[in-house]
Amino acid sequence: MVNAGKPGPGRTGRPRAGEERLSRQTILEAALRIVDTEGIEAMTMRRLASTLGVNPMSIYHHLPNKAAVFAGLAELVFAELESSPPDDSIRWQDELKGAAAAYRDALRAHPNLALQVLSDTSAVSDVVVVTVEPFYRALDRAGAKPRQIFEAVNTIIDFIHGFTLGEASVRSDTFELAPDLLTRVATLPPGKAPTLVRVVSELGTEGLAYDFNDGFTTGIAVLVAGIESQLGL
Amino acid sequence: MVNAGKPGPGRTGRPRAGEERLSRQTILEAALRIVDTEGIEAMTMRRLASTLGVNPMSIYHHLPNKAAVFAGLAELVFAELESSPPDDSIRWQDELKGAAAAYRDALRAHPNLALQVLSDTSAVSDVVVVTVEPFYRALDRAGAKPRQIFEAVNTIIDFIHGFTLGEASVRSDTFELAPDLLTRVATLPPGKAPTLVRVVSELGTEGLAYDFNDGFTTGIAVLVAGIESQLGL
DNA sequence: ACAGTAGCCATACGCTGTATGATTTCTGTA
DNA sequence: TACAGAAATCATACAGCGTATGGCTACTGT
Repeated sequence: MVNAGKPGPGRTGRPRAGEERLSRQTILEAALRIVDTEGIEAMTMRRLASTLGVNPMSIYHHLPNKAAVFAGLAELVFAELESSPPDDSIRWQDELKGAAAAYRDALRAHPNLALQVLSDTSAVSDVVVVTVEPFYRALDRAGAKPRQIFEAVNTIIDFIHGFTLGEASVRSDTFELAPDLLTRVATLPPGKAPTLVRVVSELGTEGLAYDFNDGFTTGIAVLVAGIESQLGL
Repeated sequence: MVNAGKPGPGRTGRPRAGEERLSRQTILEAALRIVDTEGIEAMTMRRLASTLGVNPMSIYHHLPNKAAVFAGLAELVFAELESSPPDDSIRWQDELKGAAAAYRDALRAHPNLALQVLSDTSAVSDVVVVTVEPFYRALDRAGAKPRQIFEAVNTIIDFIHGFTLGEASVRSDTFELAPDLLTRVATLPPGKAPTLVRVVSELGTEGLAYDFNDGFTTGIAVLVAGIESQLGL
């Protein structure tokens, strides 16, 4: 933060040698903080400049436009993904599950940014490539053929993206689906969705809270089981 | 379209009895056409009003704000989803695959809207509930328990959402991943992702184009196989 | 007949991203 | 050491955005 929150006019011209200067890095860090604490719609160029204590137009010397700022943030998110080192002592199934959990955690660390990250392919493409290595490693170890690996990884990644999307648009880790889902299902046009109505009502008699962590684990387990079965193991 | 494209000032006051009037429906239809043909960022309130030949503020008499317009569009998308009637003569696995294909098709029909639909939970929640009935029916027929059905459907839906997200941010049905992916993988920091590099290079020697339809079918097949295996069938 | 309201339009406000250009200082070459 | 050019900042300005406010007219119910 160079001169944060300052309202008055600043000196014009290039800053002197020793003086603190703007940089792509500090800009992106400030932007990430805004997104994390105030939400994505609060991240305007003027707001960003103001927290940096800088004129809005100064940012454009380091990043070409607002889209580039978000693209940079998407990079940051994936750069934070810590891939565990190869470990042949565990089952490939568990290596796969671990990679999935790590990938999800990276996306989940900045929920306000999730939607932006998931939809900005231009930014993701360059960095995301490396992040799939653990998935490839595990499936290669499982003896899958290149095409099988490719398709399986795509499927897992797509599931994680969809799951994260749902998770990011709610709030907490667990939320009560009982009143919400039950009443909504109850007020459905009578004959519209009989199976749904019956199954949900039976669900209501047992546990009723939905836990995202459980949901994720279960989903990945289904995928791994499916891959296993298709590999004929 | 009441008075499309008209630039000059319009008569003030309430329209006479027989006269064509604005309605929520016609507004949403016009909005959908704009989104489909010019992209989501072209859908501004002023642009929408202009194609309706109407003052921007007139729209607010039928919809409270722009978010409500998009929510209405999300509704439209799901309303177009045509669920096939119950058919016990086919395997439940195939019923599941058919439901997945139909759900995907509904999202895919308006690619420019996909991201909006997927992220707008407030709009989706009411209408999406009914759309999962076919999934519930198939899994119920398979003999799954309520909790299993619930989790399995969530997993499938999440996959479809993630897949659609990826599909919507590209363009055509198939795109050449060969030059793109290969060169990007080739220019990776040497030791960074050895498995990925090797597997992709082996992939390059056989087929190189990625087909979204194949990718979807494969992904759903993996999921169904996983569900099957977890049900112990 | 008349009150109330539904449905339209005009104007205006504060906000956005960013194009243009001035100003100052650093950097590389002579 | 002198100086040209580039680098990094700021000031101003513009077109476009969503929408709050309020005025006008014609319908509707009593």
